[in-house]
Amino acid sequence: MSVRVRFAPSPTGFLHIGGLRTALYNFLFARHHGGSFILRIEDTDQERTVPGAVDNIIETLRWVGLEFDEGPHIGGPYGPYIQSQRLELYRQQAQLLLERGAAYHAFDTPEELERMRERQRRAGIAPKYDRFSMRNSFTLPAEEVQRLLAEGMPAVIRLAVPLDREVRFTDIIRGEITVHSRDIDDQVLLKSDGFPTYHLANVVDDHFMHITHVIRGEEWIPSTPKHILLYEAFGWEPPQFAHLPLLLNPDRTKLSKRHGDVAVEDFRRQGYFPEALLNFVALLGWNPTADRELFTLEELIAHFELSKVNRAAAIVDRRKLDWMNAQYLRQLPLERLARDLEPILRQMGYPEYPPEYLMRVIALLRERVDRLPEIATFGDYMFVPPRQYDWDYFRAHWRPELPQWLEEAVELLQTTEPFHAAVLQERFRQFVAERGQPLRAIVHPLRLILTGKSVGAGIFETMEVLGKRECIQRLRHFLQELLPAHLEQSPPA
RNA sequence: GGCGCAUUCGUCUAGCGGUUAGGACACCGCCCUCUCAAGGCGGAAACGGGGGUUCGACUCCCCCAUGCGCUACCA
Repeated sequence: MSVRVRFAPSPTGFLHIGGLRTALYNFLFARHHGGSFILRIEDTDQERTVPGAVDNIIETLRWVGLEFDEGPHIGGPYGPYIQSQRLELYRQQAQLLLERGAAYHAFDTPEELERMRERQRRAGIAPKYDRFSMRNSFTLPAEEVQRLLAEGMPAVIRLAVPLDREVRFTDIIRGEITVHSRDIDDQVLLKSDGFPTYHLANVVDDHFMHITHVIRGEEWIPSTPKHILLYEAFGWEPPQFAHLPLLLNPDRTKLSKRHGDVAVEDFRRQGYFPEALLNFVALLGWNPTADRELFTLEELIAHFELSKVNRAAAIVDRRKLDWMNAQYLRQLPLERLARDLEPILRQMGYPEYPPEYLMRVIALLRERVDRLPEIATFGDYMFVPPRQYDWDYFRAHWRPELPQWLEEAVELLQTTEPFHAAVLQERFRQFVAERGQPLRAIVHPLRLILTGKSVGAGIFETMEVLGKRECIQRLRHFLQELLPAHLEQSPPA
């Protein structure tokens, strides 16, 4: 039987990094086994459903490159793939359970349930639906139940959990897990608004969609026994289960917005590469070889093994993501990077440049930043003349002869041909040698004048990319406007 | 409180009875060098505690501690 897995988010907000990893592991597993990767939307809670969340999740997954085989946006043989469109099916299945005595009606109001829990809290016992003291098919005469239902009294359908037995299942990642049925609540299956709860919808859909492996977060372990009981009641073969360890904040708490960015689109906005994000997230809880860190999606697919996924929760370390993204920045083809950089520059209001120029700038600066947008901030001077200058840097390398040298440097630049880094370096080396100075005597002032900053790529390489015309222009402007003004304001000591 | 899951450097991890406990990020030092990076070399840094099993435990079992999750007509 071919593998079929699903990613089943509830549309309550943005896809966060934990959800991304769950989706990725499902995807890797499916692709590794040549199976199907299915998207199913679990919108059975009317209250919490956020408009637009489905499109947002799909778009985000599309951005990272995880393609589904079936889903609400592409269809498939077992749709619809949105649970709110399958209500009749759940209702029928709940009815079936009722007929088999595996489920029952209950009429308790929220207030009555709250009072029950309060009593249990005071008595110091575990809060759990008390089948024998509440208003339901166990405590009410059959005619009464029929009458209430006929009258349209709000009712739910609950799972009749067996009283005394062990419920067990084998988790691919964790091994055998056993829970006693007395610790399992008589879970609501069908709510009074006619919607199913997660538990019912999940089991019914996984069955009818022929899901073979349920790969989901660790927070579902406690409810898996309920699901097992449901499969038994229906007489269905349960799928295999694999519960993934949680992703944590640096303070070991469950991943949350409070501790910084967790939404995938936050990372996207900050200019992280989808490849890097996927690579990073893949290694949180699993690793293919332990002797390297960088893997393509294809390699991840080839190596992926569910049983080798770690059991312990992992902390998301932004610094490693930054490092990894930087690795991609240095390896990705310049054509691609230039294409990605173009809209960023446009958004920042810089003039348009041909892709060839962008590629040269990226090649020049990519080793000095972690993310592509930083090329535009760190290297702003490659797109527009410096707007501010690090005068402390300038002063540190000041000497009285400097203005004269710079005047002569204009001439030197004009006569340099070809305008290449190596040629420039050689000519400036001679230039300073003739004056009995080290190269740095001219390098630092030039850097300040051309870039405004004290840090950056090799200055001769920078000059080459900037071009003769631009270099001379900046140098002249500096000599004629900036330097006199600066000297007047703060004369050198 | 009850139930469940987990526990190797600060972090991500390798290890699957016998290893100087390996790699990566971050950190520190040195080298390279026109600055900053990148890169190279080196360093510091871990098996939560206690019992067993065994000739021998990071590896297997039990207990404890700690952390986390669940405990809804939420998923």
